[in-house]
Amino acid sequence: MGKKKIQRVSMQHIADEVGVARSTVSFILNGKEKEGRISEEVARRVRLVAQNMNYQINEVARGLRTGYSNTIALVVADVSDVFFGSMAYHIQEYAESKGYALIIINTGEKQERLSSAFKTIINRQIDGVLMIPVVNMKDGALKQLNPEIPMVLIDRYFKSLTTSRVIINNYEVSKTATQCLIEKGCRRIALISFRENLMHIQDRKRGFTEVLSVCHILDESLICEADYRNYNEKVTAFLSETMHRIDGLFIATGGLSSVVIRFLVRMGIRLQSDIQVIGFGRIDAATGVTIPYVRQPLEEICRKSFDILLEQIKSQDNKIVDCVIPATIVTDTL
Amino acid sequence: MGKKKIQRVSMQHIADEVGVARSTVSFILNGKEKEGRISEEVARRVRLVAQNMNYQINEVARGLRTGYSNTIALVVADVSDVFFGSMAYHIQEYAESKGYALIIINTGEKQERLSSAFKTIINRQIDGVLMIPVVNMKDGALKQLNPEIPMVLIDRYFKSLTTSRVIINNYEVSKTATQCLIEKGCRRIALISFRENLMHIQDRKRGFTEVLSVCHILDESLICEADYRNYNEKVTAFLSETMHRIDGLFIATGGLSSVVIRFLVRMGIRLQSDIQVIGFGRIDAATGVTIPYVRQPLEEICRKSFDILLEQIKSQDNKIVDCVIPATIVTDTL
DNA sequence: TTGTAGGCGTTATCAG
DNA sequence: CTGATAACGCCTACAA
Repeated sequence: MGKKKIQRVSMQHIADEVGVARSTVSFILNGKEKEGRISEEVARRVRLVAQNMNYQINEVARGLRTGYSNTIALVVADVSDVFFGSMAYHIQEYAESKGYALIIINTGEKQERLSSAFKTIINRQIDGVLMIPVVNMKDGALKQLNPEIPMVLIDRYFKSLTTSRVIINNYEVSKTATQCLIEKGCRRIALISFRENLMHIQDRKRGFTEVLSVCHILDESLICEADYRNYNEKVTAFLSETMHRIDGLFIATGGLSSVVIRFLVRMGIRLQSDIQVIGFGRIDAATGVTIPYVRQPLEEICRKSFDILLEQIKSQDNKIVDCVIPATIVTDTL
Repeated sequence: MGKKKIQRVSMQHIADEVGVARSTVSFILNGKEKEGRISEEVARRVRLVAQNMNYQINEVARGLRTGYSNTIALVVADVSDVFFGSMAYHIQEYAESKGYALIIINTGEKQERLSSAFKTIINRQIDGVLMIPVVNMKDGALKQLNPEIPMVLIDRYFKSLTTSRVIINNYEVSKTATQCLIEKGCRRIALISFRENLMHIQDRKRGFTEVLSVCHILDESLICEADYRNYNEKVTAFLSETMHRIDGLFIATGGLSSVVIRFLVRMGIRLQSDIQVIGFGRIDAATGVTIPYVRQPLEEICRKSFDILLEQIKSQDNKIVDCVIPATIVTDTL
C-alpha cells in the first residue's frame, strides 16, 4: 500500500528558505515581531515566503506545546433535536469567528455517557465545555468529573450554582405568558409541561401558578406534567379529559408543542378561538393560525455562553458567572 | 493571575514509577506487547500503575507524532436543519464508537466559506471529511481545495463522480412514490421541488416525469421548481393556481413539506381526500391525517459514509466508492 | 536584532 | 525481552 505521508510545509521550511531561524519565523507568523524585535525587512520576507509556500500553521503541534487545542466541546443529549441543533449552529459560527473549532458530543439522556464524554475532552485537550444538561443529571456529577476544565451550563440549571451558566428568565417570562392568556379573557387555563428535576421547568411552572393564584383562578387539576417515556399518552389523556373545560393553554416546553397541537387539531378544537394557546419556542405546525410563543434569544445565549467560557479559559480563575438573558413573547408570526 | 497549568500524568510518569522506559510503557498501553515482546509481569505492573495514576492518553501528542488526529469533520450548510442535525447525530454516535471525534463546520450556502473550512481541516490535521454539498457548489471546487484529504459526499452529488459518495436511489424511489399516487387513483399529479443543479433533485424529477409520461398523464404545467430565495411565494402562487385542478402531489424535498402542507390546510384542502400527498422525509404537521413519505435510512447512510471514509483514511489509496442505499416508502405513520 | 536549544507526549527505529 | 534516542512542529526563555 502506498504509505504516502502527506508532506506539509513547516516553519523550518520557511526558515531554511529565507535563511533564518525557526524561532524568528515563529515570532513573525504569530505577530510577535515587536516582542521578538525582528527587523521589518526580515518580517516582510518571511511573510512573503510563507504566503508563497502556502504555509498553514499546525494546530496540533502548537497544541502540544501550549496545552491549548483551541477547541471547545458542546455536550448535548442529541444534536438532531432542533433546539440543540440551533445551539450547535450558533456556537459553531461564533466559535469559528474566534478561531475555535467545535466538537459535538451526544450523551443521550444517560448519565454514564458523561464520563466517556469527559474522557474525550481530557484526551484531546479540549479547552472548555458548553453543556446543556439533561434530566437525570445530578448537579454534583458535572464538575466532579473534572473540576479543572472550564465549563458553562446553558439553558438548564440546578438549584445550587456550582458552575457558570447562561439561562433565560423562565420565571418572569412564564408570568408574562400567563398574563397574556388572561388578558385575552381566559379564566380556565391549563399548563402542559414535563416533569423534571431541572429548575427551568419548575420556574416556568412557578411563574404560571403564581399568576393564576393571584387572580384566584388556579386549578391544580389543569396542570399536566408528563414523563419522558410516555408523554404522548399522558398528554393526550390529559387533553381528552380537560379540553372541553379549558379556554387557555400554556405549553411550557417546546418539545411538547407538536403533540399537543396535533391532538387539538385532530379533535376539532379551533385554536385561538375555542382555546387560546401560547407555547415555548416557535410552533411550526400547519394550523392555519398564528400561535404566540416565548422566543428564546438563541444566538445571544450562545454568544454569551461562549464569551464566558472563553474568559474562563483565558484567565484561569474559576469564577462562577450567572447570566440571565430575557426572553420575549412573540404574538405575530410573520 | 494563577497561571495554574493543568498537570497531567504522562507515560514518562508511569515509566518512572514502574522503573522502566517510556517506550516500554507506550508499547504496553497500546496493546502491542506481543509485538514489542514485553514480559507479562512488566505489562501487568505498567497497566496497574497507569490505572492507579488515572493515566489518560494525550491524543494531541499522539497526533503530532502519527499525523492522525482521530478526528473527522462534518461540513454542512447548517446543522440546525433537522436533516443535517440528524446526520450529525448519527455520525457522532458512530464515530465515537470507533474512537473518532467529530467537529462540525457550517458553511451556509456560501462557496467562499469552503476554503476557510478546509483551512481548519488542514490546520487541525483532520483525518477525513464528510460533506453534504450545497446548491451552488461546483463539483471541481471540492477536491480542488485539497485533493489529499479523504472525503465522502453524502446525500447530494454531481454528474461527474470525482469523489466518493453515499446516496439514496432518488430516481427509483421517486418512481415508486409517483406510482403510489397513481394507484390511489390520481391522474392530475403535481410535483413541488427546488430548482437545483444538484443531481438528487433532478433524479427525483426524472423519476416523477418518466412514470407520468408512460401513463400519458404528464402535465408540465403541474411542475413547480422553487428557488431558495422566494420559495414561499413561488410555492403558494403555484398552489393557488393549481390546487383545484390536481388530485395528487409529490413534494420531492423535505424542506418544502411544511410550507406546502400549511398552505393546503389553510386553504381548506382536505389532505388525502381532495388531494393525495406524498412527501420526502417524515412530515410533522398537525393535519390529523397520515401523509405517506419517502423514508431515507439516515443511520445506515451515516454509518456507511463513515466506514467508507475510514477505509479511505486507513488505506491511502484514493479509490472512489459510489454507494447507493435504497430508500423506502412509509405509508402508515404510527 | 537574531539565533539556539529544550521540551511538550507520543511513537518508531534500532541497539543492546 | 527492554531501553535509548530521535523525530513530529511549535513556542519561548535565554544566549549571542
